[in-house]
Amino acid sequence: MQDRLHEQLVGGELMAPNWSKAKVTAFRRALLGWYDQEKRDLPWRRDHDPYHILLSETMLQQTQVATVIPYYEHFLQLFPTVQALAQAPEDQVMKAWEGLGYYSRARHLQQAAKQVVQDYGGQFPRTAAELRQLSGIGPYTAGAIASIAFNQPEPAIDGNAFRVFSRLFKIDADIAKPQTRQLFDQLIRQLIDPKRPGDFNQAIMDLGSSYMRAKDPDPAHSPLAAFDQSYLSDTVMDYPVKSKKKPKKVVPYFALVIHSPQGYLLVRRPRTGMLADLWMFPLVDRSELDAALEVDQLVEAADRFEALADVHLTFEVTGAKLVRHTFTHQQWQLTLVQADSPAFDLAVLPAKWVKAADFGRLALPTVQKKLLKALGLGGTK
DNA sequence: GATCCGTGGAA
DNA sequence: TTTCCAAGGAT
Repeated sequence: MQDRLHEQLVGGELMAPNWSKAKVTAFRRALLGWYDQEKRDLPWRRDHDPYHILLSETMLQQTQVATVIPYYEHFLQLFPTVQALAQAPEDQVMKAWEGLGYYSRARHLQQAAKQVVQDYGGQFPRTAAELRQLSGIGPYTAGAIASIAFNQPEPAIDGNAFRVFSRLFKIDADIAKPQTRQLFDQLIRQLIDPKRPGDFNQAIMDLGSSYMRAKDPDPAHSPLAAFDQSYLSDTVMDYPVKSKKKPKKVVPYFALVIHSPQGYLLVRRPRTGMLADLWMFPLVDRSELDAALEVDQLVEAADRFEALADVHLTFEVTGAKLVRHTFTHQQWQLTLVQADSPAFDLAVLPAKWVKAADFGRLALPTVQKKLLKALGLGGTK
């Protein structure tokens, strides 16, 4: 069955998966009937405002619902409209995103708001193709906004949709491969309810987070149990098929804690890459340093700061504290080294002296909060 | 197409 | 402790 389905879909034929029109109708009725009774009451389901949908979908990328809810409410308090977001200071937007992770989402979101205001007069475009052109909006988010806000029959293929449909049809294609998306896209287009595409997509998400969740699913009580080929063949946990990721790399750093009468030296991270735009202690990558010489090389690394003023910094290395922080694809091992310094001019650097009491004003990544805690400088993480 | 980009919860 | 993962997108 799945082989033929795969051949049909990959071959570009748009034949329904062996289902009669009556069965497709029954499928939609079972799904939407359940959704009407059991759908989750979520803040972004109070209306169909495309700005609200964009904000929620962006925050929900790779992030759990329970984590997003308070961020969503707070963000809308600060930036109630797409115009307000477009005009907001970027630092304020980053601060509102602090702790959510994947910080480029925040920058792209504000860029999208500016595009809507400048290119579309503040009115969101209504088609998935146009939405797809906005910054930070990919195929999933475009489909979600088009279907939920504008009632367009577009699939919204997220991890839930991959999991639900791979189980329903026992699809063996590897969902980790980008190419697999088109297979699901063509399948879902045949099943999506043209009268209620937004509800259809959201119903799949609710199902994927309940009866058809990744861990400890309960397919026997799913409203789609009768349509679930993996359940009917007792192979639920074989799906979805997903290849493994490579192991994460360990990266050692020195974290330079430079204290002057004006406070601690924090630098703004580069606009791209890890923890973009956020504020941290300066880091020195020691992965390429010669272990026997690295303390001397640390001093050399500090020269970029010393060159700005007539100062010499002596770092305290013995008894240094080690802080570990794990990201999706790498682990940092941060050795805290401290130095006292006279205050010197930082105007030419994306850096500033910050007193401990003012750390809360800046957008800091979680790893920086860990460092502060290790130093006894507040923070709860 | 492969890799990069955060965080917190759960087993 | 380790691993997986949760409403992806950019490069």
